[in-house]
Amino acid sequence: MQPAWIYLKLKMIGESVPAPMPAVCDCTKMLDSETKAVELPEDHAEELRLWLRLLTCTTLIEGEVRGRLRQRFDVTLPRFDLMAQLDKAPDGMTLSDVSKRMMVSNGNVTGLVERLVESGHLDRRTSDTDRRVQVIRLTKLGRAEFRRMAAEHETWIADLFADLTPKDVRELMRLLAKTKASAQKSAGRRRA
Amino acid sequence: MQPAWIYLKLKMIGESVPAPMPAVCDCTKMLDSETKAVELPEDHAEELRLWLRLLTCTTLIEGEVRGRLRQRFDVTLPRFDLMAQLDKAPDGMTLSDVSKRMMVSNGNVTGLVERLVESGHLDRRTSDTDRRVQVIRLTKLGRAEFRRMAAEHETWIADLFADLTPKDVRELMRLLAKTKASAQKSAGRRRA
DNA sequence: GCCAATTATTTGAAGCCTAAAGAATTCGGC
DNA sequence: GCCGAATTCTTTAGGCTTCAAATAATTGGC
Repeated sequence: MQPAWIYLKLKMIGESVPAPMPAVCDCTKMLDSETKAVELPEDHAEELRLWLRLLTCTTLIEGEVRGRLRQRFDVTLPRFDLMAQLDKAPDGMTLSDVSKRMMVSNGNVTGLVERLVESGHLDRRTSDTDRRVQVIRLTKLGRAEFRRMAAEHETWIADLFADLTPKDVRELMRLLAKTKASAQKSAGRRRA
Repeated sequence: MQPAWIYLKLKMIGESVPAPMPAVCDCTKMLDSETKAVELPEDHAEELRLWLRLLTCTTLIEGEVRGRLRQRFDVTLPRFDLMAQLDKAPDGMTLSDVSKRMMVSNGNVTGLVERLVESGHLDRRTSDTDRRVQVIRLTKLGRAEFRRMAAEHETWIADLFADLTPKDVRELMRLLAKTKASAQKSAGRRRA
């Protein structure tokens, strides 16, 4: 079964090679009995390049933050991320909540929490009202350490984005919001 | 030692709480003998939000691509990435080259290559001119499989970015290029 | 109250990833 | 030629991550 977004091209046997397509193409699907369905070598190269650049930016910044967290505080990025989520939730969160927010698997959170409880940064207890649920919070130590790290972290981010003007930042925010919406829609289409 | 980008604020003992700062602030550093250096709760919140949104977009798309690669081709994203690098280099690449291009550690590449050689997708040989160097290439099988996957992969990306206009794409490319440059500069400052 | 479906979490296997240390090789000066 | 420095790659230890399957608790229908 062909996905809907694959464009088809009418191709007669013995037909000559088609001229290169323009970057943006609105060709419609065509089919008949003498037709061979051929996936166009249609130019989605721009989107591909965009994705690679997006990935490069993120990897670059993420690596930098990871390295600095390690150097300055001897903490990993996932641990920091988890603590950041909890810092915003004084009443604690369930593991599922954390998993959704961090966009990682449940099993991943289990291990992460385990290590942070072990080191005294997290407190974990079974919910009174639903014994399936584990509620986790930052301990006093955990909160103090996170606040200390977060303050410096914010300056790193500011520095990493230092060459962007406020207008650039606004514009990026807007376009990335649009990107996120588009990707979510596409992801939804797949699962549907 | 305070990093250069941390703004300082003059604070006299017993001074009243300052008014909240505007989002963009050009306050200069001030110091004297009666001064206590205080890190401003200066608003880098915009940059922080931008970073989180960038990360969200990437994670979202990456997860989607990972899942589809797995479902359709039973291949992991790192394997696909590595093959993509090699597809662009018919004469092969060294492990270091791959490592730099993929922005992952050397040791990581070693293992990745090992598994892909094992599965018959990669060919690996020691360089004639420098016996430290390992040159890897796609095998016939590897190239064929990659091309098959890449064609479909491109349609996924196109679909994920489908709601962006060509102008959006161009603008994002421009802003991300600027972001990348800014981050690289900042990373360089740290190592210097 | 009982049972099926759902939800929350854990476990296990495999793979990804990094930092740091180590081995082999080459290169640059002398 | 020789030695120290730099490079290329591998190894190791530990942690992160996913997926799939298993376990445990709750909920809703009857």
